[in-house]
This record gives sequence, C-alpha cells and structure tokens, in this order.
Amino acid sequence: MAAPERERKSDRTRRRLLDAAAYVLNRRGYAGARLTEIAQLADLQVPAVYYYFGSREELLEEVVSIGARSTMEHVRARLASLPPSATGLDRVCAAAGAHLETVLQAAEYAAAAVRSVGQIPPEMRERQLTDQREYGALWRSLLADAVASGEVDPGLDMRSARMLLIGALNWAPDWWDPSRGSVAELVTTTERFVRNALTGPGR
Amino acid sequence: MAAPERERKSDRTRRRLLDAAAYVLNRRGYAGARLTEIAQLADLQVPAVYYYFGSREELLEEVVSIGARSTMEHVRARLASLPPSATGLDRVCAAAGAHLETVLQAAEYAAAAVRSVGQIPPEMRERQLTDQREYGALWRSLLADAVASGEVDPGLDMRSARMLLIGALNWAPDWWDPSRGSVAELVTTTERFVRNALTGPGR
DNA sequence: GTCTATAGGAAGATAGAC
DNA sequence: GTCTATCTTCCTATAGAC
Repeated sequence: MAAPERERKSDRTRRRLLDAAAYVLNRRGYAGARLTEIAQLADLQVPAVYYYFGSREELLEEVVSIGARSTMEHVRARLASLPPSATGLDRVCAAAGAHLETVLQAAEYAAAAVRSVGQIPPEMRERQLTDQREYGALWRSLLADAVASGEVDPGLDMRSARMLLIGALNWAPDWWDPSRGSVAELVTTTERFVRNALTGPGR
Repeated sequence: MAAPERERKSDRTRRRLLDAAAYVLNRRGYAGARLTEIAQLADLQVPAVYYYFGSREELLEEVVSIGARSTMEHVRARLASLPPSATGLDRVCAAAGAHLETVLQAAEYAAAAVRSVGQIPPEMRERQLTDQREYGALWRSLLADAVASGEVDPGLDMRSARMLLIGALNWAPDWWDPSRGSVAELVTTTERFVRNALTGPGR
C-alpha cells in the first residue's frame, strides 16, 4: 500500500512558507522579516504559520539551516563529480563555482543563510555553528591540499585568502542581475578569478 | 572674537548618536536598529534623538551617507598619494587596500553603509544612488586603466571581476577579528590577492 | 488546516514640563 | 537640551470557530 511518495498538501504549504521566509529574509534582513509579509507571500493569514512552526524564530532558523546544508551538499556533490586527475587548485575552483551557483540560484535559502549570519540572535547562531564549522573545515582542507601540491602563491596568508574568497562569493547576490547575463558566465569568470588570485604571478 | 573652532556640546551629542547608530546598524541590520538601543548607547533617552534628527530614518540615512562618502574620500586620498610611476594595477591594489582599511577600522560608518545597502528602504536607496554610482565609476575607471595598459588577464569579464573584488572587501567586517592580526597584515594579503586575481597566469 | 478576533507588548513619534 | 508621560501603530502569538 502506501501510495507513491506524493507530497502531501500540508508539506507543500509548509514549503511555501519556507520559500516565502527565505525570500523575505534576503530582502529585509533578520529583524525586518515580518510574519505578515511572509504569510501574504505564501497566500496565508499569519496564524496559519503557527500550525507549521512554533514561532517566527523557528521558521527563520529552519530557513538558515536549510540554506547552510544545501550549500555544503552542492559543493560536496560537485567535488565528488571531479575526475581523479583534478588538482588541488582545480578542486578549489570547482568548489567556488558550486558555492556561487547555490547562493545565486539553487535557492534563496543559501543566500539567506549566508547573509543573515551576522544578524541572527546569539542562541540561534550557537546552534548553527556546528554546520558552519564543518563548512569552514571543508574549505580549509581544500586550500591546504592546493598549498601542499605547490599550486598556491606562498605569499598569501591562507586564512585571509579563504575569507576574501568566500566573501566575494557571498556578496554576489547583492549585485548580481540575472537579466545581465547567465549564471554560467559569471561562474566562468569567478573560477578564473579565484584561480588567478590563488596561483599568483610567475611560477 | 569667535573663539577657536571648539566643538559645541550639542555637536558632540549629535556625533555620539551617529556613532551609536552606526554601531547598532552594523550588528542588527537596518530593521533591527532600534532607537532604544541607539539612545541607550549614547546615554540618552529616546525623545532626545528627535531633538537632533527628524526621524529614525533620517538618523540612519545620515550614517549610511557618511559611510559612503568617507570610504570614497579615503580611497581618493590614497590614490592621490601614489607616485606617478604607479601602474594601473598598482592603483587598483592601493584602492582595494584603502577601501578595506576604511570598512575595517576608519569607522563603523563605512561598514554600516556597505552592509545595509541591501536592506534600506527604496526611497532612501534612491537618494544614496548618486554617491554609489560615483564610487562605482571610480572603480570602473581604475580597472579600465589597468586593462588598457595590458596588465589585466583578458579572460576576465571586468564587471564581474569588479564586483567580486568589492564583495571580498565588503564582507571582511563579517569575519575579521582584530585580535587575530593587524589590519596592515590583512591589507598586505588582500593587495596581493587582488593583484593575482586580476593579473592572471603566465604573462 | 485555515480563518476571524483579539490579547499583549514593543517601537516610533509627539506633548509639554523642567 | 533632555526628560516623563502618552498616543498610535504594528507585530507576535493565542483562542476558538469552521
């Protein structure tokens, strides 16, 4: 029995709420994300939110959590798809491209996660810290590998370089205008930019 | 007559309010910047704010405006101080370093301006657009010069590269921890990072 | 599941005393 | 200049009908 995994209506409504919350969170910031606006976007009245989530905070936290996880998954999947011949630097560039794709399109969630980190309440940040550290560790090891294989400019402090890199990617939702070009084009320039930045001059 | 330009008490209070607003704006985002918190930080009660500013919005807008201008001025000053022998790329790197210095230390204002752009109300953004365009134009011309003198990797789309670059700089306040190193060190790595990113590989 | 009605609180803003 | 008291609005959250 048990019909095919058809998504129940309830699940779809819940997802509509999360989608709406991610959208609003991106545009208004954490404090500015009002339930009225979120509910309206999801074609509901405010009280319906409380059928699905215990509180406004719980809803927003789930958005941030989904965003953080999906970015990590997308990056991991991209890395897994690379041929064994890929160098450490190739892997870094691929990760950068995948991260960028996620914050730009895969969902508003990733952008929301990334951009409201600085504004969420302390206890919530605490809970998200595990995921963040895991993602930070992934990048650290990617860069360490590239350094170890001698592909990276030794004149760079790796912690700073890593953060500059991630900053460049995370800021993209702020200025990127889909009508001015495809994600793919931007990803191409970005991967080149990253490769240049890390490789350095005369080798 | 007319005593030396001693700052009046009123001016000092006004500045305290602006400082407090910049601080809060950075940490809470645009919607989260409450007058109660701002006033408290400035050792005042909320109504006193209205003696100096017409509204909460007016106060926050002045913070953003000061931030945008001071970044531009700092960058301009740095560029003016370079020897005529500086190449286009040298100038780009110097501008990046100056921009970074400003958002990291010169004031909370610059960081506030840069980081809440995405959250401020539309009419306010409209008014700030002139300054932003001017700053954008400055960067465009810096990069165009560097391209013209053949110092830049022709494989890069310049608009994307410019935005990635500025993003990397603007994100720094989010992760930079003064206790882990000096601004000067970070500036050094950043200038190298930028030079690498734009120069490209084998020349 | 989703609504209407409403409680409870907090925020921006004003009035007017000092 | 700065305060206390207060108005109004808006938001989160709950009660309870359908």
